[in-house]
Amino acid sequence: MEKSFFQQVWDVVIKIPHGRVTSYGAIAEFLGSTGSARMVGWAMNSSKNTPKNIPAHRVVNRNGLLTGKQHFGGRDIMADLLRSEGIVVEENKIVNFDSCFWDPSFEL
DNA sequence: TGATTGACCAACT
DNA sequence: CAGTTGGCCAATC
Repeated sequence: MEKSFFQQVWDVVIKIPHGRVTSYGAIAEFLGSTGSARMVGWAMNSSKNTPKNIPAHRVVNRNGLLTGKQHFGGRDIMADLLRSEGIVVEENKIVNFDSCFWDPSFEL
C-alpha cells in the first residue's frame, strides 16, 4: 500500500521537533514539487480525519505567517500553541521564524 | 462526471 | 511595484 500525498504530509509534520516550525513549500518541495504546497494545506484540513494528531500549528507559509490560524477553530489558537512551544509570534507571524525553521530534507 | 476551490509558491507580465 | 498565471493533488459542488 502506497501512502497518499496527504499521508506523506502528515508523516513529515508529525516528525517536526518540538519548538520548531516549517513551511508548506518546504514539505511540498521535500515531497517532490513546490506546486503541491496547496495540498499540504488540504492535508492539514483533512488532518482531523486521521487518528494521528497533526501539529498543523507548526506549519506556516513561506513568510512565517500564520495563514491557516483561522482553521484552528479559534482566532489565535495557532499563535497560542506556537508561543506555548517557545516560538515568538506577533501579528500572526513568527518573529524568529528563521531561527526555529525546520527543514525536513535537512534533519529528516 | 466535469468544473471549481483550497491553510501555497514562484515566475512572469 | 502589483496583479495574473501556472503548477501540483485531492475534495467538494
